[in-house]
Amino acid sequence: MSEPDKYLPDAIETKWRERWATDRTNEPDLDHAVRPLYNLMMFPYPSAEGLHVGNLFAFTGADVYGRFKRMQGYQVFEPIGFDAFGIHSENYAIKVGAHPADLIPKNIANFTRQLTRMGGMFAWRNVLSTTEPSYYKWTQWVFLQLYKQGLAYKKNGAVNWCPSCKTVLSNEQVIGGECERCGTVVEQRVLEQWYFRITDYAERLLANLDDPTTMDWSETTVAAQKNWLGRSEGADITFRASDAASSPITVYTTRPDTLFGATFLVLAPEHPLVTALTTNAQRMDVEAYRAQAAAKDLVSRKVGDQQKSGVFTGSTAMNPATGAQVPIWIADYVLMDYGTGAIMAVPGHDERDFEFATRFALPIVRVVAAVDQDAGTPLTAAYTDVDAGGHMVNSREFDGRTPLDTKAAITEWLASRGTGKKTVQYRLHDWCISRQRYWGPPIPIIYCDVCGPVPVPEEQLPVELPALDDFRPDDSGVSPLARHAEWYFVPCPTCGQQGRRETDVSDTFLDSAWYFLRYPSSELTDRPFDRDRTRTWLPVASYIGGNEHAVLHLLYSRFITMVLHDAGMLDFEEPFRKFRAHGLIVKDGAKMSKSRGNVVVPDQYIDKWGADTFRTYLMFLGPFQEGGDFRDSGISGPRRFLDKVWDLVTLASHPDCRDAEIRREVLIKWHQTKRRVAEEIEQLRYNTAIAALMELVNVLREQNCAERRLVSELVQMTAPFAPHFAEECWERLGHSSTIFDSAWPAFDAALTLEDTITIAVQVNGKTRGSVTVPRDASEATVRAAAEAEPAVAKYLGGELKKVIGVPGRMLSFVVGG
RNA sequence: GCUCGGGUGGCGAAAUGGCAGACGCAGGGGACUUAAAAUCCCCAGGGGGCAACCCCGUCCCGGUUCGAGUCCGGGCCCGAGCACCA
Repeated sequence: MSEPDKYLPDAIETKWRERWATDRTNEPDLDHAVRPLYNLMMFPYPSAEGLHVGNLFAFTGADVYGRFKRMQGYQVFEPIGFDAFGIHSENYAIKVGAHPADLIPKNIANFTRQLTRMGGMFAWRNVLSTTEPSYYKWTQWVFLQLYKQGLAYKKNGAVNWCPSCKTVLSNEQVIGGECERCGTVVEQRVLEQWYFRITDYAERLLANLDDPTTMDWSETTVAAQKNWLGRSEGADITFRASDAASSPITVYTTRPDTLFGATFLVLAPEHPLVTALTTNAQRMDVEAYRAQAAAKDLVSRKVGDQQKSGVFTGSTAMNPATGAQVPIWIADYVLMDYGTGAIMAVPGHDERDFEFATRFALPIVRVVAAVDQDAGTPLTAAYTDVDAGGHMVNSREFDGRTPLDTKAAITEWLASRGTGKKTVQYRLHDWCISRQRYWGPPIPIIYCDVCGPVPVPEEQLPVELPALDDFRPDDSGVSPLARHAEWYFVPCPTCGQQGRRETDVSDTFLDSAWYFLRYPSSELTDRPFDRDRTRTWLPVASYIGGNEHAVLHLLYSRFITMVLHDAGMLDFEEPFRKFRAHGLIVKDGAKMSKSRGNVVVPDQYIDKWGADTFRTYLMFLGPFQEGGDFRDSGISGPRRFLDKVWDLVTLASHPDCRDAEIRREVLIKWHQTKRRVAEEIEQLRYNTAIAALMELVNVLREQNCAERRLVSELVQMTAPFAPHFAEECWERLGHSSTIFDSAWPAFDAALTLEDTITIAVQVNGKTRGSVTVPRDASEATVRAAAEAEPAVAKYLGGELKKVIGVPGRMLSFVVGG
């Protein structure tokens, strides 16, 4: 007698990996899809360390969904690629003394091996890397489209400079005043940089977030984007300077209602009017203060818990409401890059202005009083409530009205006199895209002394990144590419005279802001994306990724898509119809980090348990959208589950196994499970879907049931989680084509209902017993059964006041006495 | 400070306002084994009782309800994001 076949993950996984590759199982026909479904996950940066467990968790979750949808009859396109340009790759290369052009291919090879091994349903034919000239040619093309529309421009201004990475950073890449990549405190520098006019799109970027027909996104991500866009409504108000020669000063405020309480103005130190407003007596102080503010790094400038500082300019301006002359100050708590760079200070009703006024002994006037206060109630702190039922005071004809009311009224009154208007402000800034680094796509612009900046003609793309041995950045604020003379000097495309190339490269986030458009057309060399393919596959049906990109990648991608839509190149303006943010994996209750030494490297677990067990464990350890705690001890559970399924398959595929009558309770559990698992996978509730499968397996084992039809469907339901395993079982059950072309098991709704139900019985809110009755029993029957139950009856002594029944669930008696 | 999440056994976690703790891990007991591993069976929130049973229990305080882990108000703690944004 031969040993029964044991479940050997290694052999099975190798077998199916090879077969999928040979049969091109995972690659849909991109030109002829009847029910296309674009299943996207955020492409990884191919680090030297390899895929970590967080990547694998995210990719597996996305892959489970893709495989499930495929079994529901969709042609699923599940591409993968590598986001290999950028500071991260370059910094690492510098650290280990290598060249990124040598390192990246090795890292990509390693990632490819790992991604294949995890069993992702990847369409490898369409793999892409942002570092390939065939890809970044089109990244440069995207830049040119923005340039053509006037949405790419060069501007001299204060920028975030990372002294360690020696490059500028976008606002989105500065986290709490530190460089997103290396954690170094960012400095302020004044440099000429390329920007994209994303602020022109702020309103649409915000409005679409609330449009459920184009965007079904995780609420946390929507909230983060709204927060970042930072819309606020207020008014621009103009103050005339006392010196008639000076230009008027326009301030932005969200509290025009408090205009009567504006006792001074504050300008940002960089404000262009400062020089003109400064009197000779104050000039030295003002210049000293401006120099000091310019030297401050952004952290100490922006962190607000320190003492306020500032200097008087010597000038005054007229408050348009009171007619009073108010002093004009400069202070670095007012930021040049928000609003108009100038504020009207209302110390009575703004905490920062209160602090400033107190420090410099400036007048504080109350203009809003709370319900139990009047105009004379002293202010010991700024009173900032707007909708707490307060009323205006010291505001002439507006006295007695509510602040909200007054806001609109004063704005109108100012508008009628031409000294103010209603405005909307966004916190979003234009996207600074130039980087003084080597490892990225060169910005395709040529400077000519005759013609000025000239875009590189599209037919001359790509502007290839030259091989450069010394690619290290320096402090000059100029990219290393400037050191390569042969590359740097180039004829002007317009006049043919010698010109110079733009030496900055573009931000990595531009590479990833359009990659989803490229995937379906990745083999086409003559266009970035094919019109028909794009119509078929986009917008993306399901996108899964980390919330750390809520305001970076996801916002930029939306912006670029809108721009291309407006240029008539895309039919849609939102790229991702559905987005779900996955949770984070922690290890033994603590965040994974290199310094803590608790980073989980997946390879060793896959070696030990197999990819299928590892995938199933990752999906079981917690709710996918919340993440969970990775504990080595937990992996054996999912493995035991697969072993049990394997045993059932072995029994069911035995030639002596005959279709048998299935016991009714098993039948019901079977159909209930089919309903539950499909519902839960659709909602990415993988942990409970797996739990439902485990329950079914436990019932089958208790009931000694290895009926072939039923076991086949059980295997189908495990397939998204354990794809190689399921293929092997499926073959052993006698099927010849891939399980992923089989139809997801349907359930019979009538068979999901139990014949008898157990109803809880409560007396005065406490559960005192339960009765088991036929499913369709009337309330009277249930009540009679309940009253006959001794455990219930003994509490029913008093006067019966009420009986509440919830059909199929419970019956509640309310008795008095 | 503001905006999101979250707080349930020893642990990871389940629970359309309706019997809290499904499923799994670790644990205890037993079977098989010369033995161990693997596997199988049983127990398992806390407390009390010989037992049938009883009491307590989802961060805290209050409310709504016949009934609250779930809804409402207030607070505490943890995590994430934003932060002198006028």
